[in-house]
Parts: sequence; structure tokens; C-alpha cells
Amino acid sequence: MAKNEFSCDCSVIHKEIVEKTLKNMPEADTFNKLAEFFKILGDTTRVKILYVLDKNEMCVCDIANVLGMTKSSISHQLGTLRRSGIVKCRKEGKEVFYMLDDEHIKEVFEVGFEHIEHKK
Amino acid sequence: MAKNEFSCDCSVIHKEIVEKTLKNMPEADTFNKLAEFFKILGDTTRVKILYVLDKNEMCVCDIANVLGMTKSSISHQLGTLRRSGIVKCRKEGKEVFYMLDDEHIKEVFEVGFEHIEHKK
DNA sequence: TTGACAATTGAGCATTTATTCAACTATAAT
DNA sequence: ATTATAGTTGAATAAATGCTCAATTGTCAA
Repeated sequence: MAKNEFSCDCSVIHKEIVEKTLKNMPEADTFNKLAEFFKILGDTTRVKILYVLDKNEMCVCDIANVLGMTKSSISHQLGTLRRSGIVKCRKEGKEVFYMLDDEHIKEVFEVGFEHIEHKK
Repeated sequence: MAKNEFSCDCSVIHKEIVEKTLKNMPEADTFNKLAEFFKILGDTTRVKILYVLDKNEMCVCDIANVLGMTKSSISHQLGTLRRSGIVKCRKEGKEVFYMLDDEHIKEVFEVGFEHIEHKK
């Protein structure tokens, strides 16, 4: 299938707007990171985890009990959240306590929460 | 595989925290909607679309040109965004102009953006 | 040292989903 | 009417991903 030099299948209709927008586009990496960040928040189990960690730091078993899920699945999700810099943890004996990484995360989460309430 | 009454495979370690947290949990629907909302934002193509619509309202062909993608894929994504109440549109002759739905969307998007910059 | 428990990890399966492709609708101009 | 263009839509394919299961690590207590 043939595509033109812009890899798209249609013509530019409003030249000025298109050029102005293209001039100010952030680099691809910014969009990838932003999408990746939102994607991590975009799962029911993970938003539940973030909700409970927004209230208290908590160990894996307690989170599993609150959400009614297995340790394994919670641990997998906590690993995902930790690798994304959204939560961090603290070890104490056999237990590992998880908490939100910083205030920024709290803010994004809470603004999202307000949006849902606002839409109701 | 046997699970206990809480559908989890481990014991409650910190009873007070677990009970207090359970008492204040929002209903499942809230978490589903919140996750669904973040999930929609969690795609590179869609965050790019939201970025350009945050600058100007724009027609499908122009968005396709700016992003170097086909009309079809952009239209599919715009449909997803519209059905989720994140963008809305206005028809003018043969063209359909898309824009962000409201100020709330702008806020969530921009707070997310700041988070990414903050993390760099 | 042995047993119990908290937590992690990798593989596998089932589901979701983004893009492509082709067909279609709608509007405008000749 | 006919042609061209903007946009939408459904089906199909390929890739990503969440949970399960089983095995493993690390720490504490007897």
C-alpha cells in the first residue's frame, strides 16, 4: 500500500495549523513515557492498589486481603508499579511495605479521581 | 485451587489497617471507570492526539498528517476518545473538527505531562 | 537444621487491543 | 449525475498483558 512522504493517506487541509503544530511537537520519547505512565494507571487492580496505598503504606498480604486477590498477582502488579517509579517499598523482617513514590503521584491520581466523580 | 473467604491465599497481618481500609473502599464501579479512563490515555497515538488538540481544534486529515498516520487509524482512535467523553467534535461541510471535551481533561493531561517532565 | 510463612519470579494461557485493509457514507464541486 | 474527497466502520491479524500455577528466595522461630 503506497503512502506519501508523511506516511499518511490524505492531504494537508489547513497548512498553517499543521506546520505550527509540527514545529512545537515534543520528541517521541516524551509521548512514549507519558502513554506508558497512563497505561500503568489504566488497570483496575493497579488503581485499587494505588487507592489503598494513598491511605496507608501496606504489606503485600494485607493488600491481597483487602482486594480479595492472590499474593502472586498483587506482587506482580507491585513489581510493575515499582519499576515504573509509581510506588516504592521498605523491608521489615519478612514483610515488605509498599507506599506511593511521591506527592506528584498522589496529585495525578487524585485529579483523575476527581474527574470520574465530576463525570457522574 | 482452594481460596479462603476473601478469595486470597494468605492471612491478614495487620487487622486494624485492613478493616479500616475495607470500610472506606469506594464501589467497584468507581475503580473500573477510573482505570478505564487512564487506560484510554495510556496509548502513544492517543496522547499525541490529545497533545495536538490541547493546542488547536483540528480535522482528521490534519491530525493524520501531523502524526504521520492514516486517516483510518486516527479516526478509530478519535472514536474511542469520543465514546469515552474525552474529546468532542463539530461538523463543518465535509470536515469534522475535534477538540478536548472540557477543562477537566486538559487538567488531567497537563498534570500527567508535568509528572513526566518532573521525572526526567 | 528444620519448618513455616512473606514475597518474588518465570512460564503459559486467555483476553484485550492497535493498526491495516476494504468497503462504505456524506458532502461539495463540476 | 458524476467525480473527488473527508471521514467512518467492520473484520482480521499481530502484539501486549493480567492472572494462574509452580518453583524459589529470604527471614524468623523452635
